[in-house]
Amino acid sequence: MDIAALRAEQLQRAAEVVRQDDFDVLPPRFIGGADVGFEQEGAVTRAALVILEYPSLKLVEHRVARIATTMPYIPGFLSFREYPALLAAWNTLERKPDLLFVDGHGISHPRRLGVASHFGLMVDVPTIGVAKKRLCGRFAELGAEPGSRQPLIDKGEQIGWVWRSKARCNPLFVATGHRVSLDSALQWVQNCMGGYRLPEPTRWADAVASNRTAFQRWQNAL
DNA sequence: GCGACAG
DNA sequence: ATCTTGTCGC
Repeated sequence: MDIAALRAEQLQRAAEVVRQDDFDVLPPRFIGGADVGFEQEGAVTRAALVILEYPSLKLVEHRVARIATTMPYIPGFLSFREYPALLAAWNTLERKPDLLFVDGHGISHPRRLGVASHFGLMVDVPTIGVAKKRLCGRFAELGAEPGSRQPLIDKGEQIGWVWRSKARCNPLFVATGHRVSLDSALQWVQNCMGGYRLPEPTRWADAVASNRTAFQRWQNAL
């Protein structure tokens, strides 16, 4: 792995990211959620993809793919570590989503190519990055009220929104992944909330990926 | 040189 | 990311 080469690739691909709304279907009929985790001390990469129907936000499909891990975690290069498993899961989907929420940053990245942007470009689907922590950029302190938001600024440009989705919870970092504007990205995330800190697509992907109790209960209820 | 650093 | 129960607080 050659970090300098990967950095050059990021700069080249970042120039291809579409930062404006460019949907094939409006409003989206199916919204996806993507999450990646690791097993066996990092040797195995596990990607989960879920599809929810909009606006009911009902889970209609879920897939999990496991592959051998190819790269270590290096801040700023997360997408190269996660996309192989995401692609594997993506190829098993019966229906492709009209819009996809990816766990991680979009253009709110040092070179404007977080995993949401990188993967969105690879499969040419509108994506939104929903991250739980800041990677780069600065923002003014948020109000305590849910709904409070501030632009995330880096090198003089807005690269995302910092948004408090719920009271007494740390804010979310929402940004354009690909083919979705910054304002629309935040709007769609707001449209997919179900009373928790994370939007439903992301939350379900998390649940499926970690096989948590809520998901098991849902599956057994069939 | 010193800190920061998605998952 | 992952290892992991109960517990404090709204």
